[in-house]
Amino acid sequence: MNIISTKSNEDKVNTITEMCKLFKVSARTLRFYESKELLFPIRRGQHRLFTKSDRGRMKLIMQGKRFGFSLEEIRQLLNLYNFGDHRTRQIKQTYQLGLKRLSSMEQQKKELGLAIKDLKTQLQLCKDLLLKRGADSRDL
Amino acid sequence: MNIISTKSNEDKVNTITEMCKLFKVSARTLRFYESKELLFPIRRGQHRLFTKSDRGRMKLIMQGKRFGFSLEEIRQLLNLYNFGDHRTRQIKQTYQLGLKRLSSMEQQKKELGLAIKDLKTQLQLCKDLLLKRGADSRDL
DNA sequence: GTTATACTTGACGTTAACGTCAAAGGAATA
DNA sequence: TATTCCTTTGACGTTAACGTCAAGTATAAC
Repeated sequence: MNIISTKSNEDKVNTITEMCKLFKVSARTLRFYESKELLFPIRRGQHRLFTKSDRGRMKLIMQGKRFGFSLEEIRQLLNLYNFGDHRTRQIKQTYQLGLKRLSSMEQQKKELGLAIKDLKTQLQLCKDLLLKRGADSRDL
Repeated sequence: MNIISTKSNEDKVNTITEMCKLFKVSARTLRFYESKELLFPIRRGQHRLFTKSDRGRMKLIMQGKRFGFSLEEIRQLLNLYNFGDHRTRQIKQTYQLGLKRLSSMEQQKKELGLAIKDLKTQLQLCKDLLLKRGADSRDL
């Protein structure tokens, strides 16, 4: 416990294999993301060290992918989480992009709700048929 | 209005270009989907004719893609909407798959809700910074 | 009859998002 | 010192989901 590193998990850095386990991705993937400027690990000699910022970015990347966004779309939004570093003009742009992304995600959530409803209906029809055909209800 | 085709839009068939406009996709895409057994247009001579069933399937395909499912994942579920045609054993399988898909979609909806919440927070922080830097609030 | 139009089947090209493999460098351990 | 281990940089391979282009057919329009 020294004076400088009270914020231990703030300053913590991870090797590439640690990151792999943390996010269940391959090392190739992490290097690929760096080459695409989605991550910016620092270097100790040859090796990469991933900082808290990289961990935050990775979380957002995985999230974005889950919702069907491309890496390029994700990259553009990542700046929203580092805006302190940038010029006002660029922050404005990122902010605008964020608003669009937000509305797109809200739209997607609506549609998802409808699709879920449809699917439920269809599953019920399917279940009815199976029961009428004499299926054991404990199987379903 | 003849006796047979009272269900005019039930029996309606579409040419490939009509389908293209209907779903805003290319003809190549429709043929590709047929080759992957997601669509089953009938043939008048050489030409394809897309039926109501194909239109229903296309709706589901577009929906599935929107939510990030692969064409193969989508294909497997499409049978849920034609179950009359199949053997009980296969319907059961499709039904089970449908249940899994449902829970996956519900999970996705949850996560989407959280992500939306995060994004809103971040946008607010971003907005605050911009205002503090003297941005005109009418721009945002 | 020929020209235009819509459609067909191949076949090869493209992009995103990685996977895989080879060769090499440094640190640690035996 | 030798060997092992982690990591690095290239470079080429792969898969999904189409795009693009060429060559041919069939029906409709003039």
